[in-house]
Amino acid sequence: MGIVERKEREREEMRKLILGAAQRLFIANGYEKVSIRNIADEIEYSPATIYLYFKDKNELLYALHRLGFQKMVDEFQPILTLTDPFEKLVAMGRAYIQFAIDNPELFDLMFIMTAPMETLEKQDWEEGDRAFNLLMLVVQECIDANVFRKQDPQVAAMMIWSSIHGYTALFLRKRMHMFPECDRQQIMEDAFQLFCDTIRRGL
Amino acid sequence: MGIVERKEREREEMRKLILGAAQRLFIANGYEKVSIRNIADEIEYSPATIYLYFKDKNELLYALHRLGFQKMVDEFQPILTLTDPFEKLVAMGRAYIQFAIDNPELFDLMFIMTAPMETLEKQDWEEGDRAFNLLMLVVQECIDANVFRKQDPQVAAMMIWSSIHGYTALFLRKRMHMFPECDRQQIMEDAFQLFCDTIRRGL
DNA sequence: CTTGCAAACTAAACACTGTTCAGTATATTT
DNA sequence: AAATATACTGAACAGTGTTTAGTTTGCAAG
Repeated sequence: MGIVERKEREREEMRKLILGAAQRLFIANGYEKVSIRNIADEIEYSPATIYLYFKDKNELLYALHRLGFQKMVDEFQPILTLTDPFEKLVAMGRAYIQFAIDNPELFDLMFIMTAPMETLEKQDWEEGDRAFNLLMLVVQECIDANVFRKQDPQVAAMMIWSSIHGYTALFLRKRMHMFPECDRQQIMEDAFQLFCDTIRRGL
Repeated sequence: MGIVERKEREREEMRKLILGAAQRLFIANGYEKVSIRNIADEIEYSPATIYLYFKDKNELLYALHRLGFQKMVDEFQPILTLTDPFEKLVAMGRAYIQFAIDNPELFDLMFIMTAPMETLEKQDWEEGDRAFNLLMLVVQECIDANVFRKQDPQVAAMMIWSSIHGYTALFLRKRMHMFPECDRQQIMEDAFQLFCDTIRRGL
């Protein structure tokens, strides 16, 4: 009776094979230049096969976006051991920006592209919810430690996330092209540092 | 000798005809669902004709993106008459967010999509540069009025722009879908208000 | 061991996309 | 009136996501 379980295992492995190939191509060439046919070629199957494992391209991108969150969570793990809540918050912000720079395509998929979001029903972006709750927790710690004023941690977390996200979004989508290339990253770092100082004083 | 001038005028009119049709379709259906063929159909010309007036689709999108900036500048005009520099800054931030909500497709083109940026050479995003300089000016006014500390206005402006931009980027690209739809705009407004209060105190 | 069935897979097609190019029609100049 | 330049287009190319009909393969029951 282990046959049905083996089949399920094989099905899961096939999904992973597809996702692995997709991720490789995606990271190497960027979203716009990776087609279902490319992925099919890479794993030496017909394009139609992919549709036996994923409803459509958006669902595949959503699965890939989940892998991105796994990777991000892994990288954030060491930060969570920091004891000082404000230091922790700053380190998280820095890591978020660094993740975007190091994994531009993956980050795009996770936080900028609309395609992967098209698959989910209204109001259930699990990955985003978990990540945001984590941020809210750290903000609450900062409030408890009297680093920040007493306030709604949800609103404060949203404010912080947006601010940090802004750098990455502008940078990745080439909206810092009024600055010479060599300066861009420095301006970003300086602005991030300024943001940290500002909320330290004013939030 | 007026013929060459008439020709030039006709050429300019044709460009406007194309851009007008493109803008209409674009705003109505969103970028992803507007093709060169759609635009050609709309103005009752062949698709190939469009390529006599625009190098490629990206150049057309770039032209459209410029129109967006014109519209935004127009809407910002009344704000620039405000005398209190901090009030001016807050009003600009609010207007930026409102513009994004009211013109999601246009805003996307101006600040999120990569396609229109693909046309320009490195380091010459004129529209962005002008807009950023305007922001820097107001930040400098805030510094001069002792609302903000003495500091590099470029870095401060970058920090503010990123923070404001963050809301719009997350909102438009459906990254607030962990919140119920009815709450999203409120959270955004609260977070924006919190940001204003925070920089008022801490920047 | 063979038959029957279900699951896995694919070739080919459909309806699109951006873009190019040879060829035609129109307008201007000689 | 002939030659030339300009404006425009039909048709094609090479690609896209996706669907469907049909084939191959692996397993189960008779």
